[in-house]
Amino acid sequence: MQDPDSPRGRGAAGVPSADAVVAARGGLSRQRIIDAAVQYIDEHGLRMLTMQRLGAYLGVEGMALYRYVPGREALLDGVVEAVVDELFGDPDVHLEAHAGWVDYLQRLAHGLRRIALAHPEVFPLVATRPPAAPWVRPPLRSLRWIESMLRVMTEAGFSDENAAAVYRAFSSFLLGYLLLEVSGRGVETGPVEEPEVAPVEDLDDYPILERLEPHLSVDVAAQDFEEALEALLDRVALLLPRRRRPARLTEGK
Amino acid sequence: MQDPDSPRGRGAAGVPSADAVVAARGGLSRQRIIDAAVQYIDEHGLRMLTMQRLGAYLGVEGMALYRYVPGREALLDGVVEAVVDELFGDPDVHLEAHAGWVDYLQRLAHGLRRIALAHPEVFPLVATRPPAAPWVRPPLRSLRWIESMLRVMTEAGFSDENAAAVYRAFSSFLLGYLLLEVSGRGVETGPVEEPEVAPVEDLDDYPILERLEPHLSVDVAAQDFEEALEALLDRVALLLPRRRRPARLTEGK
DNA sequence: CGCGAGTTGTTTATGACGTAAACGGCAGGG
DNA sequence: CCCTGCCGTTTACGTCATAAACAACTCGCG
Repeated sequence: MQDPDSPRGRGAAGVPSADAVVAARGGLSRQRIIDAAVQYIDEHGLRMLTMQRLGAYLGVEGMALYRYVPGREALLDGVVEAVVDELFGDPDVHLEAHAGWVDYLQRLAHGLRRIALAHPEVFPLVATRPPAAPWVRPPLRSLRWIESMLRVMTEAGFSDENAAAVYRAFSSFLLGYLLLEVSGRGVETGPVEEPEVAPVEDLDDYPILERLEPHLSVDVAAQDFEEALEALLDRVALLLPRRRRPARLTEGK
Repeated sequence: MQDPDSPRGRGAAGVPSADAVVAARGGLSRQRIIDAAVQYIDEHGLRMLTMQRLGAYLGVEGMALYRYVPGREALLDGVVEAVVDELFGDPDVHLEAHAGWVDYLQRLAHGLRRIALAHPEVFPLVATRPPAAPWVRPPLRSLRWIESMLRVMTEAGFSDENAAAVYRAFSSFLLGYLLLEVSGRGVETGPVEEPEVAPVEDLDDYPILERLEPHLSVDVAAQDFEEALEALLDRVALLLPRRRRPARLTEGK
């Protein structure tokens, strides 16, 4: 409270506390704060992110963040946006140079899945947060995505109506599937690291579940994802005039 | 703080404050608290649920809840469980008396969708919360569901492996789709009722999006759901030995 | 060089929240 | 009638988001 040693003003904490993993080289900025938030959430989970902790993480007092970000909610919006926009920087995706709409959708799907798995703690925010354009259903966060995808589809010969239907089906599948896949991982674990190691609940009441356990606990998420994606693409292809349909889908990547 | 009028002990607040919508007839109980929580979330949204407010809602001080519920997290677990278990009380579902696995899955899907739409604010919890059996992927909350579904599928002639695959695909689709559909609705709105009425962001940068807006903003969720469900069921049917396959899927309900 | 304004981060303060612990009245068995 | 246990209330504490006041540094202008 009246600590005479406590230095004031910009120079701040002299030696940044050892907790400040991200040392405060240079000043703050909206982007630096958001990037740090993403990293912090990846490392410690969403529920551990508080303004003061994020401040400390940046070698700064929590209140300092408010000069660059209007509040916690806005910060989370920024986090979602940042993660979503990673897709466009991904060299493996490169949506612009695609070989047909099938290739495009596959790149999009795999790219987004990579992002979801890279930030499992952040991803639920993408679906939970109120969307930028609430009137678009389902509500993807990035208008750039939507625009890009609609353009590819219409240029590939889909009617406006069908392009929109494809958008709805594809984004539903993609977001829904990934959200669920990610939420199976260690999401939402409290401050303690898994206090319970799965006490193997009394499965005696669920014989079939017990019998099929090996088939269910195997991590076949990637496989399932591919199959569901293929099925969706097959179905989408039927919306196209017969002549322009790609012959076989199951090839690339 | 030291209000002399404030009565103490059991008899409690004398006249339950006008806010106590659910008058405190009879004592508390775990079930009564959880039911009230579901109702409160439905009415005011998840973020408005605090222990003290829920207490007031029940005509009681917030701390009283702790005698029946270990804490807020446990309360939310109870809420999820309660909502999920509604499915078994739904007379329209009646999963036990079904006409084949297609009928069963359709009832399950529609029943769950009805629940999701009835409790849009609660539903995100279902997918966000750590599951009862973390090793089952995807992590459905209710072991009863899983067991019931696996039994129907195996009895219908699916191999163990295929039954598990169907479970994964079906629950992925169902939870993912509904989660997304529900999150489009007024979920996560702050204390204020939609302060922004969609300022119609400058769509000038997104011409195709603008052109297709009518196709996207139409609320075709129900229609899309049916189509995606049909497609999934068609695909599932292919896993069955030819002879036992239902002839046509697209029929009743 | 010097000074006033803007910038940046710190302090302090407030009210809400989750929750531990202590409290007090009522009930029912001895 | 008193003791014991149940049940809801009070009090208390630590943490959170955030507003407001504050101090030190930077820089442009004379």
